[in-house]
This record gives sequence, structure tokens and C-alpha cells, in this order.
Amino acid sequence: MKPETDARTDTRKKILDLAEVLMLSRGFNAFSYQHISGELGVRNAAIHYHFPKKTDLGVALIERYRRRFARYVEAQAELPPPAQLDRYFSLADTYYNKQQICPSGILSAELHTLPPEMRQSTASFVEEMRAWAVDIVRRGQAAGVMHYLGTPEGMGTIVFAAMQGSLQLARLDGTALDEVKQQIRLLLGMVQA
Amino acid sequence: MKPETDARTDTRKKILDLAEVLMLSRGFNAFSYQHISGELGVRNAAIHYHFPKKTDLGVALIERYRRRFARYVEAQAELPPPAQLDRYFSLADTYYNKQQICPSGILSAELHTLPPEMRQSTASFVEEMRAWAVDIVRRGQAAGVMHYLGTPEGMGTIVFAAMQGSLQLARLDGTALDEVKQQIRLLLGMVQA
DNA sequence: GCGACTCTACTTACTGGTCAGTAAGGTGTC
DNA sequence: GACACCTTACTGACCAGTAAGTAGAGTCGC
Repeated sequence: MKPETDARTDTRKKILDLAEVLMLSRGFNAFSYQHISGELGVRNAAIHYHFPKKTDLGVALIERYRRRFARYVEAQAELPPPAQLDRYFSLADTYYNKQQICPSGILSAELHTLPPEMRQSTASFVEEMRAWAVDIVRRGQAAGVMHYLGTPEGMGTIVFAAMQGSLQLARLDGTALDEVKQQIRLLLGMVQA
Repeated sequence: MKPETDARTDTRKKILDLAEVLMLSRGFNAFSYQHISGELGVRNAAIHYHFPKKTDLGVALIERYRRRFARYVEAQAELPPPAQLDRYFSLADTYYNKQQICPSGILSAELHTLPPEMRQSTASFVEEMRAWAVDIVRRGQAAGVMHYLGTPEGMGTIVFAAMQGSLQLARLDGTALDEVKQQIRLLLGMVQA
């Protein structure tokens, strides 16, 4: 009984992985259990065995994001703030290359059609991401490696909002993401103007 | 035969108005002809009479936005750039107060599930909005009433992306929109830091 | 000034497809 | 023999879209 080939967690994980791809490219409401079961070579009811309601799948997806994000933040806690920002930018590039948008983007856009449990998880997730962006620019300022107008709250929030927005725009206009990234670097005093 | 009470254009307009509200709060895929016909007190097929396919309704919605936006831009072409920015901010407040997001936000988020005709219209619409934001900050800079780092393209794009993103975030965190608006004013050198 | 025709703007009634979700049964493993 | 992990088979809801019919208003010939 090798845990790494345990069928139980294996199928469950495959479902989550597929659901993740579908959600980030099409949205939560625009994919069905059929999309997953077809790709996975199982029947629809197999998905319902692991996630009885679609809401359960949605909440599990968001909670997995939150855990992953927490690990991600912790893993690079020791990096200097500009390097953390670069990592953030690379993450956005990864989404862009897959023609996806960020989880907070799709979830906040679809918010009013999501079940209450998912809305709750989304609110926590988005608040954690925003707080992290604020934290980066705050520590960047404190360390003297970032210089900008206004407060860390204002600057962090606009960075987060602009990245979310530009990832969506980038699917229509490929230059938007690079342009926004470059402008953020400028506004944070990280490049010579 | 008074044209202002012409039943023809009247029902058609009511359908578009209702579809607009539904799209900005729930998204294009998350409303049905039933939602509209129920509210309007007509049968489903009546909507199909005016808009045979849902795609037709979607394209009509976007094209109406584009015409409205073009008029909006022209109507305030003589205003000084900071005043135009304020109008843009008020528009965002209007959406926020109705718990809606901006059309470009929902359309770009749902992009991959939209029919090709709608994608085409969306691309044109978004490009027009972005160009307008760039134009405001370009003329603001030229008039000496806006001062910022980088190019008008970079600054206009980040303003547009940040506004789109913050309108989405504002449904989860009521402070996001005001924070981003204030930060934009700061970054454009429109307030004393 | 009146019947015949036509057009707009609907209606009723339906189809086929997709959806989430359920119940009951089977199969292999500890 | 109990349990995890599926299957087959189904339900009811909702969906976009269509076909055929109709009420009323305007138009035309005469």
C-alpha cells in the first residue's frame, strides 16, 4: 500500500486538478461534471462520490488555493520584497500562457452566482491575497528598496487590482499584462524612469 | 402613431435594459431568456422574436455599449482631463452602488465561453476603453495637470486595469474601490501627497 | 367605406440537449 | 463481511431554439 498510488486520493486529486483548469479558463458555472468525467474516463456519479454537490467541489478548490497560497507566501518569506514581486509576476505569466485568469478574478466576477459557502471562502481568499500585496510593498518601502506615493494599503491594493484586471485584459490584448507589470515596477521605484 | 410609444422599439429596448442589468450582476452565461421574459411579463418566444439567438442579444448589448461609450466620450471631450477622470470614477461608483461590475470586466472574465461574434465585439469595445484611458492621461500630461512616471500607454493601461479589477474586488471588500481611486489620483499627481 | 391582404408582435406548444443530483447495485481489498 | 470506490440507470429542472398559429393595426383596391 504505497500512499503515492492510493486510488482514493489519486482520483480526488485528478478531479480537483481538472476542475481547476476548467474554472480558470471558463469559470465555475461554465463547466460541468461531464467535462471532468469525460476527460478522466470515469462516470459522472464518480465525481459525485468524491464531491456530492458541485458546491463541495467549489469550496474544496478555493480552500486548496488558500492552503497553496499560504505555503507559497511562507516559502518565500525570506526573499527580498522585489524578488517576491517578480515571483508574483511570473505566476501571472504562467496563467497568461495557459490563457487562464487568476482565481480571485474569476471568483469575484462570478460572485453573485456562487453558492454562499463559496462566497465566504472567496472573501477570505481575496482578503489574504490583497493583504500579501500590501505587505510586500510595505516591507519594500521599509527596506528602502521601493519608493512610491501614498500608503502601502493604497499601493498594494492597486497592484493587486491592476494585476487581476490586466490578466483578464491580456486574453484580448496580449500587451496589457507586460505593460502593467512594467508600470508597476516604475511606480514602485524599482527601475530607472 | 406616436413614435415614443411605439411598441416595437419599446419591448426591444426593455429586453436590452433587463439583459444589461442581468449581465452586469450575474454574467452573460448566468442569465436565461426566462429571467427576462418573467420580469417583462411576456413569453420566452417573444424574446426570441426580437433576438433569435442569445448570441444576437449579446452582440446587440455590446454594440449598444460601444455606441453609448462613444457618445459619452464625445460629450465630455471639451472637459479638462482631471474632470474626465472624475466622471470615470463616478461611473464606477454607479456600478458599485448597484452591486454590478463593468461590462469589460464580465466580458473579459467570461471570454472563453462567449460565442465568437461576441468575442469580436468585446475586443473592439475593450480596446476603445483602454485607448480612452490612455488619451486622458496623455492630455493631462500635455496640459501639465497630470504628472506621473512612465508613458501615457503604461499609465492609462494600469488605470483601466486597476479600475476593472477594483470594481470586482469591491463586491467583496467595500473599501477597495475608494482606495484604488485615491491611489490613482496620487499617482497622477492630482493631489498633495 | 368596406372587404381582402399583409405585416408586426406576439402566443401556445413543443423538441432535444444539458445539467446537478440520487438510488441501488457491483467489485475488489483489508 | 465491512468498507472504499466506483458503476448503471434514472429523475426533474432548466435551457436555447423552433414551428405554427393569432390578434390587431395599417394598407390597398374598388
